[in-house]
Amino acid sequence: MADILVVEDMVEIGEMLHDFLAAEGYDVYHAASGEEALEIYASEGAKLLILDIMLPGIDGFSLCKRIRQNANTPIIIISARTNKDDKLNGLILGADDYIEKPFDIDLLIAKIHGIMKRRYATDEIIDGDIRLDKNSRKVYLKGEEVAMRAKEFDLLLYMMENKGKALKKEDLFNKIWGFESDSEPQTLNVHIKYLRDKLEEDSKKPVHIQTVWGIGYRYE
Amino acid sequence: MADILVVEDMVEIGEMLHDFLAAEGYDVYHAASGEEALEIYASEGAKLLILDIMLPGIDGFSLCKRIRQNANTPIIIISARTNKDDKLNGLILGADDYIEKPFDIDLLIAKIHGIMKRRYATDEIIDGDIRLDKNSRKVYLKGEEVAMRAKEFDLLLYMMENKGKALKKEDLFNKIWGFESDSEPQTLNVHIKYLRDKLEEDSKKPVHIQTVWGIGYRYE
DNA sequence: GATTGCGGTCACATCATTTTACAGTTTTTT
DNA sequence: AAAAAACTGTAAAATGATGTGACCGCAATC
Repeated sequence: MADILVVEDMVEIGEMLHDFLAAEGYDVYHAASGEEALEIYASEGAKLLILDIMLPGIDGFSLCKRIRQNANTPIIIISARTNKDDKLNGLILGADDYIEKPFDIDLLIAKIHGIMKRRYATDEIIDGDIRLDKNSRKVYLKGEEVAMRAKEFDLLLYMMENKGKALKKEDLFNKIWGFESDSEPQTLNVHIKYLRDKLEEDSKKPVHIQTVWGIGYRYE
Repeated sequence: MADILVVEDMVEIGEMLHDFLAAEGYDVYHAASGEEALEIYASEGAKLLILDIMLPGIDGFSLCKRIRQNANTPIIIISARTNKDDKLNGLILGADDYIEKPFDIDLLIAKIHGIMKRRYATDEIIDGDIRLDKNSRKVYLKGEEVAMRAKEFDLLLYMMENKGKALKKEDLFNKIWGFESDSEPQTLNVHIKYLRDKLEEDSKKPVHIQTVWGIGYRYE
């Protein structure tokens, strides 16, 4: 899922927004029309929409309404229009905020940070059955808490943060145990086993923590 | 008593406000008319009113007046009108703030936080059986006062303010004892034990102050 | 000047975690 | 198919963190 979907038909503005937001660390998609926006939203999803009201084809209001119909994705509306009706309309339709063109990029970024924090303030990583809470250092499997020891937690966290990547044993070891550690690399195996015992249905046929033969392990 | 009573005849705006404020952790009631507002206010009470001036039936001004007659409940007035009379009127009638439609939800939330903090600065943290009063530095367990020494109090306060988080021993120590302190980190253990002795039914099986092995402690 | 109590330290018991060693198993290579 | 390499399982040992009670010194209080 993308972080932010910018819907803006004026290419320069769209690109500028993209650059600024990407610089803030967000994963940004850019749609130049309502149709394209719906397409991207359907295929990629988005955590936040930045929406220009005046669009060719499907206009911003309709788009806002349609997206709000089946998801409560937060929306920030941008518009050059100045009459009050738009503002009201936008807010009533469920937009979380309204900003006028020409807009202050810092204000927009501040608003985005605010919304993202309010809505997605989660130090959680969720993946299927498994939920990991960085704050409390608790891990849940199908809603049930699974007690994790410090190293197990760190290892799982690192693997989930790098979901899908094949991680070299050496790298994993350095990440969790630190460079200076003079423990045997064998230790890693044992901890992988512990994790599998706790998280896999059948630890003989691991689904989440897979072995990449000759390399290391991969979480998926 | 409810935290906030929203008086707004436009259902969409009322609901939107409700959702946002509830997300901020407030207990929100919503009245769609002046009459309903008075009813809810009489039966439930409220710490803060958010009041749309333009209402069917009893209008906002009258409502404001009537509520201010026998209570100094803070009131934030919302209005689409822009002429100055309203603002003056509203403020004279005792409203604590005035905000124009279309309003910036972040601004409104900021104002609410401010008023709540100024007016109802409780200086209390309540969590289940345990109540902690920052002002008097007293702690109550099931209503009974439990004598706490300075360091114990500071430690408990910090842990309760970070409820649910796994707090590193090092961080805890720096917070309570300060960076320069050259006391032994072991001291922390001892104080944790003191707290458990005072607060836990069975200090062998702590419910509130949990050990996070290899990391530190967690209050929950 | 004696008393009291808090905050800190220490030593040791206890316990959870991590490591190790080694045997067993699977996979890959020859 | 046999050999080699890589991985897994297991239990015991080592390590290190935590819990606990006793004790000490200082400062406030009487």
